[in-house]
Amino acid sequence: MKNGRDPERTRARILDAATQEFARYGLGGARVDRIAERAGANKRMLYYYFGDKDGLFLAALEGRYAHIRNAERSLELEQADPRTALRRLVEFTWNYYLEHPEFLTLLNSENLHKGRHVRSSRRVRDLHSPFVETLGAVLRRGAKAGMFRPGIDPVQLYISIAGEGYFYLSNRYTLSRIFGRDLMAPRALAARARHIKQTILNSVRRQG
Amino acid sequence: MKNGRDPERTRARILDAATQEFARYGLGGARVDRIAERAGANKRMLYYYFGDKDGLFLAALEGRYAHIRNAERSLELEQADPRTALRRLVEFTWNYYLEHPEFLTLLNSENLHKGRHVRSSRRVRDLHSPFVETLGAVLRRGAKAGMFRPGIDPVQLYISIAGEGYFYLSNRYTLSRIFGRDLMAPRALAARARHIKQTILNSVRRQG
Amino acid sequence: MKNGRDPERTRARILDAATQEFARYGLGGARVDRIAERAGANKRMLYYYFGDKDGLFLAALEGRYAHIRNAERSLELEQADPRTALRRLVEFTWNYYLEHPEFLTLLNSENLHKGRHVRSSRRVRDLHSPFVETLGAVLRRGAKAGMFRPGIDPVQLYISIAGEGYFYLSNRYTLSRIFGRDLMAPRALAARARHIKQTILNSVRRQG
Amino acid sequence: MKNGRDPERTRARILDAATQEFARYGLGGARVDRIAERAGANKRMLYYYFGDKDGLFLAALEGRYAHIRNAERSLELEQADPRTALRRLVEFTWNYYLEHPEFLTLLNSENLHKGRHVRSSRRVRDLHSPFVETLGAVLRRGAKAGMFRPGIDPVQLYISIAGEGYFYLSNRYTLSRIFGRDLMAPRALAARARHIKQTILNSVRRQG
DNA sequence: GATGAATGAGGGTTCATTCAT
DNA sequence: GATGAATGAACCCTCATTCAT
Repeated sequence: MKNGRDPERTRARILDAATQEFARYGLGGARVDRIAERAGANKRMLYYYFGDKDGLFLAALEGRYAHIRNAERSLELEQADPRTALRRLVEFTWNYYLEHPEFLTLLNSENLHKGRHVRSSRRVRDLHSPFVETLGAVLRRGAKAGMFRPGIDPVQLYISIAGEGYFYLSNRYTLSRIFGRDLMAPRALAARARHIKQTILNSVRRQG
Repeated sequence: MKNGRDPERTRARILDAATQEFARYGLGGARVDRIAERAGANKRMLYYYFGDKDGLFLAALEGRYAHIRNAERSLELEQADPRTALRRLVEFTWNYYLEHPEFLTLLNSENLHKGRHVRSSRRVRDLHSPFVETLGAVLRRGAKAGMFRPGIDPVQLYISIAGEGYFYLSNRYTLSRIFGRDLMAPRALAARARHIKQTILNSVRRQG
Repeated sequence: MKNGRDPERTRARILDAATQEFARYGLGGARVDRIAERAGANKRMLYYYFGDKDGLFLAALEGRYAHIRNAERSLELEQADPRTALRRLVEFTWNYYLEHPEFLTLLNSENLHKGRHVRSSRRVRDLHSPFVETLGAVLRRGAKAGMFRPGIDPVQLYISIAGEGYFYLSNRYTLSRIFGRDLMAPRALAARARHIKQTILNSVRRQG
Repeated sequence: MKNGRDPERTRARILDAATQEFARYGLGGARVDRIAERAGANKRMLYYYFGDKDGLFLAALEGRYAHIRNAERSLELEQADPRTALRRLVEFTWNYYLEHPEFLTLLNSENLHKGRHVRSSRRVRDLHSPFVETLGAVLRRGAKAGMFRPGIDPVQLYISIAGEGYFYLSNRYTLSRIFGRDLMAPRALAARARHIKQTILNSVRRQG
């Protein structure tokens, strides 16, 4: 009994293989043949399930978005003390990027293509509004408690939290080269984590 | 008399066209034919001057690195008051990324390819050591004057300065979509500039 | 219904076309487009079945080796009287080269490339050991019967049998020119056949 | 003072480089750029002196023909005892091919192209008629002296002398592979030389 | 006699996709 | 649901040759 005859799993295997391939080579550099081979599926099946290469890319992207947002939900930021909640989010974001580098390259690819896949995806948009809500609530609670400056825009803050880690990790090859350091050495990674936490927490603090 | 017989300009036209093409489509998506056409040169000339597509890509990358580092030098950070110097660098970096989006996509491409072009380029490395030196000197002066925390790593700080703008601009398509805002609206851009300046200057301040 | 849907025949048509093309123009001069066209196949199919141009060349070469060795087997040298067996082999070899000039140019090409395709082909090697065995047995039988000199090396002898015809036919254009004779005229061919037979049979004879 | 300004030497360097290149890669595989580079000459000069690639190939071929025929003349076959003369020619031919493998590949290339360069070369033809004359005279003297069979065709004999060595050396790569022996080992070469001498001398002997 | 720059046609190969079964 | 065979456009690159100086 070969691979066939379990549609759900076939679809999943294809999607996994595609995610890896797109992450590694980008949308343009990804090869449909390699995806099919890695998935142990017939090439025709990619088209059967996902329409075409772009459809497959969008599915991979949606999958990864869903995954990170889902993981974020389990942080339970709503219940925690605002400062703790924020620190937890910062740590989570850094660790997630570190452990899921494929997410970064997927996003880079999508932006190289001016977001043309994500543009028409309702699923992607729907995934995010609750998240902004949650972070906004944390900031309001913190402000009310006198810990945080009032009026902080959750979107600006989130882009900082993400950007501080994203740029470091996504551009690690060029940065390691131009600064003559191995940015992926364990010690360097720990230093970056500390630096980010400090920077972010400092930035929301009430001014002295 | 067609285009020919001015090697310097032919080379430059090709390099310009290549930079645009690589910036727009990435290394894999760039088309050698399009570059030649846009440069008004014979396709063969690309190979004559740059060896192959990768050689051309590296040349484009080196060109853009040289350009930004050169512009940075004209900031004359050495002379200025530390706080002013830092603010100037933050503003410059943001504005440079904003006005030269091709630099961002070029770097993304290079990192997608694990930095394999930059790795063997002495030119790229040599361009950067003086810059780190300069920023380090600013930080030391600021610390001595009691304005900045002592012991700040110039590399960590620079990655933050860059990352805060880079991520916002490089990922503007996906971020605009997931947050349901046009991140490129003038007002949004101005807000981001303010946010970055505040975050960075806050992060170096002596603790109150 | 076009050509498709008979993989065996498609493959065979490509191999035939390739053999002709390689024979006529050599490995370097052969054109993949022409092969595809002559085979009535899509160019992509050459790569589907044979990997690349070199793979196709090796397949053509192996095919021709198999063909001649196969034809040789039907001479049934084992049963015949040694002198008859040898004469039969000499005649066969000459006639085969005459009727299959593509075999000669194929071999020349392979040797121009220092045997790099054949080197890694088990199939080619396996085809030949039985043949040397057979010829060796004929020589031993002839020696025992007092017809042939003892101790003749079958490899040396075979290279002579082949070389006497090969050089004449393979170099017929230059030889015709420098000797001012049409070496392919029927009378000339017959004379060469006689000459070779005499030379070879003489060379194995017991010394008087 | 670069290479220039000595037309004779420039021409000679180009011709040498071309001979090596054609010998190594064949006519089709030879690269005009490589020839120019190896000759330390500007590419344009090849065209200035030899017209085009084919003209250069013909010049190389003529050069090698002149070389071997010239060397042959120094054997002074006319004066020697017929048997000695023949043995000397056989040895010379084998050694020449062994020491000048480029001659073999040049001839193979020309024959792959159906002798189209040599066809229109008077020089090539003129070089050879004296040689056939000389060999014919040796055979007549030998026949008159009762050593050789009468009526031997000098062209047939010469093709045998050449072919016995040519095939062995020109096809050494394929033959080594199919017979599982290194045909270029010193011992193997010596054995072949003996075998050829014996075969040829036997073939002209008066029948016992 | 000599040079570096330029040309256009075509080289082998690979691509995403679809057909027939 | 699944398969191997087939397609045509286009990919990067290289060729022998010629132009302007």
